[in-house]
Amino acid sequence: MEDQHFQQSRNANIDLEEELENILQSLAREEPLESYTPAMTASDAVHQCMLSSGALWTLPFDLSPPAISCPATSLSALRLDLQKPIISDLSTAARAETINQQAFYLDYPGTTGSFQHLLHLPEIERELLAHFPRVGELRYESELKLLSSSALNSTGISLAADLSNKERLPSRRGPGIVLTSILSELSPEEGSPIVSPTANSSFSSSLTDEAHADHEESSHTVAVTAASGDSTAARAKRKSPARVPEEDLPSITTHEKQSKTAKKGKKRIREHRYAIQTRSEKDILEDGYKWRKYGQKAVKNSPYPRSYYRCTYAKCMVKKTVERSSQDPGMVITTYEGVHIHPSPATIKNSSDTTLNSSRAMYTHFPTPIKLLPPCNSFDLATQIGGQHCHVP
DNA sequence: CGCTTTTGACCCGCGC
DNA sequence: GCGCGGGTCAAAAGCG
Repeated sequence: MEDQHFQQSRNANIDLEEELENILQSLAREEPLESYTPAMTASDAVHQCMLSSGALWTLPFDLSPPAISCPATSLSALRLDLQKPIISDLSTAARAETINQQAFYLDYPGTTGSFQHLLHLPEIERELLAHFPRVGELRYESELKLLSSSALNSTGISLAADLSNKERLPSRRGPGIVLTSILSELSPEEGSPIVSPTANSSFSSSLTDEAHADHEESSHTVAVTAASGDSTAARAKRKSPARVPEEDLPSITTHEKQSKTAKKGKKRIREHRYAIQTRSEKDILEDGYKWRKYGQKAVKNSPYPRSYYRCTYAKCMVKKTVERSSQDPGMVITTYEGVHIHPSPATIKNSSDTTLNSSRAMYTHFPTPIKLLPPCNSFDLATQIGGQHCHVP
C-alpha cells in the first residue's frame, strides 16, 4: 500500500511541477490564482520544537510584519497557506533571501484550535539561525496549500498589507493561542515597527504595556512607533552604583558622561524584539541558550511577576523577559530582544555529528528539501500523521 | 568556591 | 514637578 502511495506521489510530483509552473506564469500575469491544494509531508523539516519541558514551540520565522504563533497543545499537522506559490518546499523558503516581497502563512491546526502566522521569506533563515539554533532537532509534518489572495481573504486571512486593520486579522485562531511578535528594525529616526496582528484584541494586554501601547498606536502595516526607555547598551555599560548620584561621581569617565549626554533626548531603540507565547507549566522554556536572571518585577494588573534574563555568553547582549499571561495563566510569554552573537550551547553540543561545515552549520542542521506528495484532503493528512484530527478550515 | 537567584533600591521615560 | 511603571543594578543569599 505504501508502494502504491509512493508511486502516486511520484506521478503527482510531475503534475505538481506543471501546476506550479502554471501558477507562476499566472502570477507573472498578475492573474488571480485558483485554489490549489497539493499536500506535502516533511518529516525532516523543522519549524516546531518539542521543548524539554514538554511544551511544543513554534518558531518565529517572520519579521515584518511579524506574527508568531505557538500551539496551545501538541500539533498534529502544519499547513501552509501561500500567498504566492513560489515555495515548493520549505528548504526553498528558508533559503529565499533573494526572493523579495514573498510571504505566506503557516497554519497550525492544533487540538484546541488552529492559528496562523505570516511569513516573509527573506527573513526566515536569518530568524531561524539567529534565535532558534535547535531547529535541526525539530520535526513537523505539513500540508502545503496554495491560495490566491482572494481565497485567503475569503477564509479570513489578511494579507500583509492588510494587517493594519485588526478586524480583518485571522479569525480562526483559538483563544489563548495567539502569539504576537514585536520587532524593531527601523532606523532610530523612524522608531520601531511594531505590529501585533492578533485576532482578539484581548491578547494584546497580555504583552507588556509598552508593546500594547505601540500596538494601539499602530495604524499601518509597518507601524512606526518609538519604543520607550534609554539605550540598553548604554545602561549596560554603566559601572557606577545605580543609587549613587551622578554629581558624587567624579571618577565617572568622560566617555560615560558623553554617552549619558548623547542618550539624553534619544529614545531607546528596541532592537529586534519579539514575543512568543507558549503553553507550559514551566516558566523557563528550553531554547538552547543559557540565561542569567537579573531581575524580577511585579506586573501591573497581573498576579504574575515578570522575570528578566540576559544571555550569559560574553558580550552577547540578548535579553529576554518571561511572564505568565494574566488572562491565561497556562501561557508563558517570553519576549526576546537582540540577536545572539554566538551559536547556542545546545547546538555546539550537537554539532559533532553533522557533516555540514558552512557557517549555517554552526547554528543548525537545516531542513532538507521537502518532497511534494500527491494532493490529498486534510483528513488523509491527519491519518498519515498519526490519526490526530487535522483542522480543516 | 563560583555561579545563579533573589530582592530592594535606583534610573529613566512618560503622562498628568 | 511629581508619581507611576518598566527596566536595571548589585549586594546578599542560595545552591551544587
